[in-house]
Amino acid sequence: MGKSLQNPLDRFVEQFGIAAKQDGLPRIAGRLMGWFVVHGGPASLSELADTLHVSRASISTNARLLEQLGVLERVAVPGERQDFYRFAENPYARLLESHVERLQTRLDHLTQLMPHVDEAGPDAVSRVQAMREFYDQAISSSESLMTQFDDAAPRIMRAANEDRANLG
Amino acid sequence: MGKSLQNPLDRFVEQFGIAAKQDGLPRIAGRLMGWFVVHGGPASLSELADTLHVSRASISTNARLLEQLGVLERVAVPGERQDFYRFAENPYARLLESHVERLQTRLDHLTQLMPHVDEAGPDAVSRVQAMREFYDQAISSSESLMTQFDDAAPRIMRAANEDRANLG
DNA sequence: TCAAATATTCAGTTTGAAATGAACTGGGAT
DNA sequence: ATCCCAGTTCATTTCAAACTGAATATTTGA
Repeated sequence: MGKSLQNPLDRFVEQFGIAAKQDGLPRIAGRLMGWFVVHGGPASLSELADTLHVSRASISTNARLLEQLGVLERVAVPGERQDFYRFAENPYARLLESHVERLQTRLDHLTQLMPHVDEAGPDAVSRVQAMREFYDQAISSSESLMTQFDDAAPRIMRAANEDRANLG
Repeated sequence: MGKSLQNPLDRFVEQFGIAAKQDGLPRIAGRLMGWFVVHGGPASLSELADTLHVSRASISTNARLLEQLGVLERVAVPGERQDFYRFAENPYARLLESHVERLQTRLDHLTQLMPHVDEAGPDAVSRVQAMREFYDQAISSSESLMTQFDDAAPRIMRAANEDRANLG
């Protein structure tokens, strides 16, 4: 059978699920994230399990994962015992931070390799060095992007952002 | 038993294998890439299958994948019938291109969603718009980084690069 | 303190991708 | 033309991660 791909909102949620897998997140985490981008929340675990048709266990696990990543936040709803989650106000700086951490790990691996790579000849040294430079630049670039989405300093970047092309 | 984690070079190759999985590539593709970063090549398929202890089929498939991504190049070795691969001179621009394509796909999903998201309320519209802006900036940022590693225009960027901090 | 409601953990199952071996294809050399 | 060698493709197996249901823990309210 397969769920209705008709509804554009649902389709988007599924697309996000697929996309999530591509960068190493569980599919359900992606679907959750997609759902919250559209619907915002707050929503309870049971509610989410219901609408996304997955077990409450999976929702619990993946919601906490997204909370960890800064995408979701737990909020209290007055008079309710359940936990509620909602889309974080500005998850983007956090997301970039995770990304930078991954890049940094790779750079570390390359750096640890450096003292031993001369065994493999002088070309090896320059190949590794070139790759280190690539990761270094990639990290700088992402960090710079991070500041643009950092709540702590939004006013400073505002002017610079306004110079860039507006989206439709 | 598990292979020798003792040798720093081999360890690095394995680390690269793990890292590859994190961004959606097969482990063997990562190990191949790691091996070529260190050893450069050219190396034949059988040679690679031997040293990495995997089937020739896997090597074939994954080497072609990496060729597709611009990480490896096929080269002819005079007097040899086998195919040889070597690490591409400058794979970085290509790698970024693939990355940008992935980001662009997500941006497209968000754009397709736009005309329908008002069903979910005004907050939904601004959430989606905010995310679109994030992806748009991320793409711009990666594209700009790309030009720094693009063979076609290395001289133009050289001066700008020299302003940035040098690596140890 | 107990009972009810909810969240988390965990062992087991399912699933899908990755890896393999074997069959197939193609391209030279003899 | 045929044999050989290397690469690719494909059906099958393997394996790791995701997901689930049930058990456990935790929290809240009486």
